[in-house]
Amino acid sequence: MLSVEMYPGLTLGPQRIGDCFYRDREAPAHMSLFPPACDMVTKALPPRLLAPPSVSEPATKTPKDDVRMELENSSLWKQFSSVGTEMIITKKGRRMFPGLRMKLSGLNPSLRYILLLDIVPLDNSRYRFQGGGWQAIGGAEARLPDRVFIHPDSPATGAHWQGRTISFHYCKLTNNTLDSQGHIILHSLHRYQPRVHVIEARDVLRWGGGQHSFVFPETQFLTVTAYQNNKITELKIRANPFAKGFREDGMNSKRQRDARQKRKISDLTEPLDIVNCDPCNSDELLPLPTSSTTAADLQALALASLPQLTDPSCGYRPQEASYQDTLVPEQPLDLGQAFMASQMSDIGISMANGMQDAPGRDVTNSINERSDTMGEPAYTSNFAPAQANSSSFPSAPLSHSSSFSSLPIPDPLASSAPQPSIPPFDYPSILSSSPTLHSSSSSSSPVSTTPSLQQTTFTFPTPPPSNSSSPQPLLTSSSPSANTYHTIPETIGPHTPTDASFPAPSSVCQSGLQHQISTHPVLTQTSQPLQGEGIPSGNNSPSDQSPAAFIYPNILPTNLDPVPIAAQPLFNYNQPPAPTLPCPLPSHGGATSFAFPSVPHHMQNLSFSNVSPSQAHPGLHLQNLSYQAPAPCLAAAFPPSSFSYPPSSLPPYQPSSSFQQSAPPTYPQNFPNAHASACTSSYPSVDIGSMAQFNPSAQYRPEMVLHHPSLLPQLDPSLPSSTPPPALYPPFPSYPMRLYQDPHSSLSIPLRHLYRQHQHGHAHPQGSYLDMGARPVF
DNA sequence: TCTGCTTACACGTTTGAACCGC
DNA sequence: AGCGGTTCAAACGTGTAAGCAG
Repeated sequence: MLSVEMYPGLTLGPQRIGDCFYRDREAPAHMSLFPPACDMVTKALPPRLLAPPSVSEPATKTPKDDVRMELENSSLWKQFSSVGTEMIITKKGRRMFPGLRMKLSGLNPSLRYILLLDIVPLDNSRYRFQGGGWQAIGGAEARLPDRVFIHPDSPATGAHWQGRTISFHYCKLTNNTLDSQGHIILHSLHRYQPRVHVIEARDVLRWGGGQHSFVFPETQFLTVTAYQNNKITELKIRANPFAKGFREDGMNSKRQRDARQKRKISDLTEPLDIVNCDPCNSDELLPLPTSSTTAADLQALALASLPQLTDPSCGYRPQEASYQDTLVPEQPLDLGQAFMASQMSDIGISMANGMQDAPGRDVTNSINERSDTMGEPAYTSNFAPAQANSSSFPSAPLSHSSSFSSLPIPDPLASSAPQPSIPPFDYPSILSSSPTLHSSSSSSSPVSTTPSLQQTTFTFPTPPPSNSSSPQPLLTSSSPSANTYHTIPETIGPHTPTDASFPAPSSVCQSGLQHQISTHPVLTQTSQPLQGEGIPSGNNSPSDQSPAAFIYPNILPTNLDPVPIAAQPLFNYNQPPAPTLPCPLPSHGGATSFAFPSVPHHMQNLSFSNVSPSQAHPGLHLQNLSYQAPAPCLAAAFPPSSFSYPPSSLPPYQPSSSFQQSAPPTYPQNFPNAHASACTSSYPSVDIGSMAQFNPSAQYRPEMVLHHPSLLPQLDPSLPSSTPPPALYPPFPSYPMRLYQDPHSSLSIPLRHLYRQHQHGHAHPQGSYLDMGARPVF
């Protein structure tokens, strides 16, 4: 899994205490996750690894508290998700469609940020399209090296990100496990969830600071090598400009293809008969909704007018709650208008961007936008109604008023409660509606609580909080803004059990955590469940959610592991780092790769073997300090299945939904491990050179790295663990990363000293990848 | 035989170099 | 020589279908 813990490896000097470690597959996860001596270690840690913010800093401080991200083409995504989004993956790499287009707000215009995209599995199941729906047919394949796509514009100022639509259209997906192009490697017939991470780059030389992760449940998709659901095919052809040729009026439409086929046969049988070849005379060019037309043709023709997508071929079952149902109130007309409005909005944005975007990369945004928007209008008429029953996503009632307390929070402590075989997906009200959420990450600004948001967050390895005892207020208000998604900012505990049944951390750790939580204004609510209090029977109660369990298309995954999610308060420059909460971790570990746009070839495919055993949660290995950095694991933050539908009523559908960083509300599943940040873990350091994946001569094999506790060697082992590195920069939760300015690249990362790309890296004008799974050479 | 993957194919879109005129 | 607009072809993106492998 992608874990930002990898970043520590990029840092220089002793600061990189968070060396990645791979937990032994066989080793009990709880052992490493909840070291008994966490408190002692924490105390032993230097107050802060980084210097406090300089006086001049204030002007540039980032309002982390209000970082928001909106999925611009949410409507389109929802269209697809209502049927069961499928993404083609090919050996050479295939772009995603719909593309991820979002708008960011709440960033400090003067600060630089890096945007990352990664895609993590939603569960441990493999799927098959049967009977018009997707069904889990077995366990997922071994996790592949995680790769991250870094937006080509990174790093860019907050003003840059906020001034345009951000698109990850150039990100490609592949099923080639040996891919050397840096594409994101995925398994076919598996379910995935894209995540977008906003990382503050304090300056050109530093990569660190606040991190915000955003997850849009509607962007979940199933990977396929060939489309299984005709509905998806139709939608893609309708909406993707590159597939115009397959539209009814295109030369590559089914009708035309059939005609060509017919001609082909005719030519063979009657070589001299050219009459049929004349398009002008051919009936082929005319719409023939006759009996001769195939069902697909009819379907395509009717798409625009179809009230809904419900069809036996759809991956969802009518009787089951549909995702759309919850999202879209039954207001057919209104919805249609809303959808249209959203499309218009998209178009407007595209136009605006086109006008203001400079040629080059910016153009891509416009292109993407255009691509995404094109065709969308065609669904306007049918979108609204369709949602009602045809959504492939299980509908989960979303509660408008859901608050932290209402969030589904598995009570780890009260494990006595039977865990549903299938972890409920939290489909926060987010889905439902609202586009914008206020980030709760801010300690200062109260955030309206949004109903549960998926707690997916990832965190860079963070230096141990110095004095932190003061957790920052994560959420100020419990007022639910049904329309906004909050993501938990930088909070992921490296050690989060993948299973809800996972043993709770040591009492010491818990107490510490609880204390922190209790002290936290916002956390107080959520902490209750953790303390053994049953989750409010409201909408969020597990039992309530179970019925709404998300079944991709219509199937309940049999082997979904509930993943705890840890939330961590955002780092406040003025305050000590907030305590780290445990984060949910995918059961399967994986190497992580980052794509760096514009990074020199030799640097583009950097790999950090970040693979961890099935249960291993990526974490930081503090060799010298024996300290587990808080929230280091990016990967851990996103549990395989973390969506749950709040049972309550759905908020009105909004074309664009946005997740907002939220903090605390999402602890739920991870609470038990929340203190992980403070826990000590002593994993033996591993010689990278001895690791297969880092051996240039050895071919990467995921299994080869699974048993290595640490992938990154200490840069300066000689330094006393107890000695904090000189504070050169203001403190922030992430490990600093030195970036070299590359005249040719907007994002230059001096990884040469750490890794040398042995692969035949290729420049990716649209973005580059840092392959965490590749084998670095020193 | 079935399922899933790879590949070639045709079509449309995008992009940038070449060309032209001012 | 420089600039701006247009043209054109290669590269790329897309879904389909045939063929292949397990």
